[in-house]
Amino acid sequence: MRMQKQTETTELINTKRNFKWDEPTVKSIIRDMGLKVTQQRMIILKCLLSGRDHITAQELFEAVIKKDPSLGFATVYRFLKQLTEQDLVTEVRMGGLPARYEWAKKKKHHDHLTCKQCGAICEFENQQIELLQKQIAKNFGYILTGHILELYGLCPSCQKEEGLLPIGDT
Amino acid sequence: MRMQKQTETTELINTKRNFKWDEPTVKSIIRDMGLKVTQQRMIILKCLLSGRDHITAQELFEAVIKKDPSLGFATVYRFLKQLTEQDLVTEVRMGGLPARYEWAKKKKHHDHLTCKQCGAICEFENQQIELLQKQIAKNFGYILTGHILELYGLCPSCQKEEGLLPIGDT
DNA sequence: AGGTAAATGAGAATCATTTTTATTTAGATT
DNA sequence: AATCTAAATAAAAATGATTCTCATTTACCT
Ligand SMILES: [Mn+2]
Ligand SMILES: [Mn+2]
Ligand SMILES: [Zn+2]
Ligand SMILES: [Zn+2]
Repeated sequence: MRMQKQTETTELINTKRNFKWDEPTVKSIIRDMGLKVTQQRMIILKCLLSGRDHITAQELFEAVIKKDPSLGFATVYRFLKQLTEQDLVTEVRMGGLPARYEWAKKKKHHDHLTCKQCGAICEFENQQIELLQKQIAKNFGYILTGHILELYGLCPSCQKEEGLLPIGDT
Repeated sequence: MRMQKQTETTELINTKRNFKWDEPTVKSIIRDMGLKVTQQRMIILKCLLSGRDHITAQELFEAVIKKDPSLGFATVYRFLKQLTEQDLVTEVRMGGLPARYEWAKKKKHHDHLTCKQCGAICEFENQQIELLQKQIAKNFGYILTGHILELYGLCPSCQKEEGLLPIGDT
């Protein structure tokens, strides 16, 4: 979660939460999905909306059981899947690691640059790359329906503290 | 596995097997890895080298037990991991699906364009994208160490036969 | 041929995710 | 407000890919 200057075509993504997630708003998100408004869904959604970006199902579950220890993790997975299917959250999968989720609504498409050392994630979008991808698909006669672009590297602070820290968060 | 015209900066990758994988060659690959030359490693490697690209561990295992039904799948996984660690094979992971492996030696870096419908895979490399990736990382102050770029779409033949065929191979 | 570290097979373990099932509940309908 | 029913839940088992453990076997250096 560190940002710096950018080329004209690469833009940073607003990671801010500039909408109010009050009770009625959260309720109507669930209702608009065509689902019943349950206490567990309210809790899960609130935790998702107010928690960190790129959260894992496990992390979300841990946040959720602080509010209701009886809530099951299958419910978290189930609801996350529904949110993903309805494109309200984006599922980010890197390698064999657990999937990470982020609220997609009101946040445009973007890709990720992740620090291998500490896990810090930068979000970006580069129009030139997006365009080149379309051209490549076209050259092969394909209709492009999606893509995954994940960059991996060493973040500035991990470059200094060369080598020996635990894999942490954001 | 379908190829068409390309822009100057996007090149197709040779998917041909233009080297001879005779007994002594296969043996020395294993020996050069600093490993003992066992019958199971010979079999696994031969199957890998002569089989399809982007093979899964399971598929490789199935090919392997045709030559030696007693060979265990842990041995396949183990050896694949060692090959991956020594950069002799590349591990391609997409989403939560099983990893796929391909012989990396004598084949330059490339990315993949996969048909969502039938699984057909095109390989490409685009120098412009590679360059842009480096710039993006640099703009964030990161040192780029790797990337995953996977494009998804509908291949030409699946565009015709709209919709209803089983998920096949390559 | 003998010694030993490395390799193997079989199966258990792990880890993320999904499915199953019996029970509860939201919300529509009296 | 009481009743109904499809949908939702918790808990636990199942799944599927991959890794690990460990007792046994084997490659290869003397
Ligand atoms: Mn993101
Ligand atoms: Mn490939
Ligand atoms: Zn870092
Ligand atoms: Zn296809």
